[in-house]
Order: sequence, then C-alpha cells, then structure tokens
Amino acid sequence: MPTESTNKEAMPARVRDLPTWLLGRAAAHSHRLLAAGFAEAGAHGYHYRLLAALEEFGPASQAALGRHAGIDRSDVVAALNELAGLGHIRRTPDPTDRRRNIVSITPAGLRQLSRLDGVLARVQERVLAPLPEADRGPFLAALSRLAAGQEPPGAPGAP
Amino acid sequence: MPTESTNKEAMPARVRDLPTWLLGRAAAHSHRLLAAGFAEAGAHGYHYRLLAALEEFGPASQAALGRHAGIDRSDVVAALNELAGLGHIRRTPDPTDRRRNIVSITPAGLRQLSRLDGVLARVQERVLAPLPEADRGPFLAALSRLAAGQEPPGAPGAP
DNA sequence: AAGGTATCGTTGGCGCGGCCAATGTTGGTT
DNA sequence: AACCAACATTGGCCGCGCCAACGATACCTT
Repeated sequence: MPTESTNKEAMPARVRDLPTWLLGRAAAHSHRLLAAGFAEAGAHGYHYRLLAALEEFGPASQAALGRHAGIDRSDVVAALNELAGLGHIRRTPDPTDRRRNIVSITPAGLRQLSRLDGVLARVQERVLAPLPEADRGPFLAALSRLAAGQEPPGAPGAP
Repeated sequence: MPTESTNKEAMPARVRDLPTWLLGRAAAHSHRLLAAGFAEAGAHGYHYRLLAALEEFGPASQAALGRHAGIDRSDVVAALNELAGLGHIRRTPDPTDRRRNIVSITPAGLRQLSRLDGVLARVQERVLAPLPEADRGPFLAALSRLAAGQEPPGAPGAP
C-alpha cells in the first residue's frame, strides 16, 4: 500500500493545527482504510450505503433509495448498474407507477452486505485505535455535533 | 448556497453512527465552508497551502514546495500556474541547478495570504461553533491522534 | 571521463465522492 | 385537457489525491 500522501517534511504551522485540516486528514485516513477494505471485497462506498438502505428500509424506488443513502439520483443509477451486474440487487418495474423501478436486494446482495459489515467493523476499530476507550464516547459525541453542523445555544438559521 | 447533500430522510442505522461516517460528514461540512470562503477570495485549497508554505519556509523549488504542502508535484505545477497568473508567486530559474525553479511569493501573494488567513480563522470558528469551549481542546487532541493514525501504546511501525 | 541513477518540472491520466442540468416518460391536480 | 411534479437516465463538472512517463539536468560511482 503506497498511499501515504503528506510526505512528512513539516507542514506550514498555519495549516498543521487547523481544526479543518485535522478533520480533513483524519477523514482522509479513515477513507483510505475504508476504500481499501471495500476494494478487497470488490465494493465501493456507494455500494455499501445502497445495500444497507435496501436491507433496512426494504425495496424502494431508486429516487427513494438515493434519498435514504444520501446519494444523488444520477449516481444511484450507476451504482445500481454495478450492483445489478454483480447480482446483488434486482430492478423490477413498479406495477403501480410505471416511472419507478422497485429495487430489491438479492440473497447474494445480503451476503455481500454482511461481508461488508465485517469489513466496516474492522475499519472502525482501526480508525479509533489511537483513542483510549474512555475518550471515544465524548469524541464521537463531539464529532456528531460537528457533522450535523448544528449550533447548541441560540442557533440563527432558517426561521 | 444550494449544496446540502444528505437530504435528511433517515440514513441506514448501519451507517448513521459509524465513526468513519461521522468523520466523513464533519470533514465534508468543514470542507464546504472552506471552499465557499476560499471561492469568495478567488482561491482554492491548494493555493492557500502553497502560499503558506512559501511564506513560512521562504522561496523553494516546486518539488520542495510540494513536499511542504503535501501536494503532488504535478498538482503543484497547475496550482502554481494559477498563482502566477494572479501575480501571487514568481518562478525564477535556479542559477545553481538548472532543473529547478525557485518559487517565491510576491507582495500581492502575501496580501492574498493574509486575506485567506482571515477567511480561515472565520471558518474554524464556524466549524467549531457546535462545540462548547471546554470540549474543544480534548476534541482536537483526539482528532490529531486519529489524523496521525498513530497508536498510543506499543506501536508497530518502521523500526 | 563515462555511466548509471536520482531529481526536477511538466503533461496527461485515473479514481472517488459529490453536485447540477437536461431529456423523455408517467402520474396527479386543477 | 393542460400543467406541473416526480422518476430514471445521460452526460457533464469540480476538488482532491494519486500515478506513470517524458526530457533535461545533476550527482555519484566506477
């Protein structure tokens, strides 16, 4: 595994300790591990999200699926094509609405999903490894707040 | 500003709370703010990193610059072209090594850099806004460890 | 002195993840 | 009947991170 970007030769101080920089680096690192794990299982990030959404919410139209997985309609098409090619999902025309495809997960898809679940779990552990158990809860809680981009006190937003 | 990806319609539980997912989301959010801020100033991420490295380490060859900024040689070329077009940097042939260009930051580049510093500072504040002051230190410390991908106890690495 | 090796700048390409716009079809409202 | 909204699909764009190859130049051996 070559990838190790940031050839340590001292980043500018202005950048090195920026929260946004650290966030980016940490995310990049976790993404690398994730991608590597998925690649071994012959999957991509979108695949897992789609399979997970299918398993959890049951068969759905592509649009609904995209909404659940946070993936753009157009990207859903491509990913589903790949998943269909692998036999992990099936597209069925919706009899009640001819605009829609009903997408459902196949047994093979379910097997792949649980394989990926395993990969995922292992990666989570590796990513959090640098953190002592005790620190993880608070860290993840903080991370959630950042991820939501919400403000705790009086938040000025869209009234 | 349209971009708001994840149209909240419930992510799969399998994904929603994954550390890697939260990391990705938080980083994406911060990246969006960053990109927006930079865009207003007519800059890209690479531009800031390069200007910062130049200001901090002084004139350098493109290769060295790339190493300091964590940017691939080839991407340095493109970014420097843009910066040169804006008059923010200057390329001078190195008299002692004709393979090299000596890249230096111009007064205009310095002005741009401090403008971007302002943008950066504001973005940091917005990103951390959801976190009460007291939580930020520990959070950032944890984030640093994750970013480094280091393990705290006995770390197996390159002896 | 000559040869091989390493570095430098540059070009061109790839991948992932996230977006947007346009098209043709179909459904629901009015 | 006319309109507008939602659907699947195509095709394109961007940022960021990589990698391979090239010709030119420098450095280090033998």
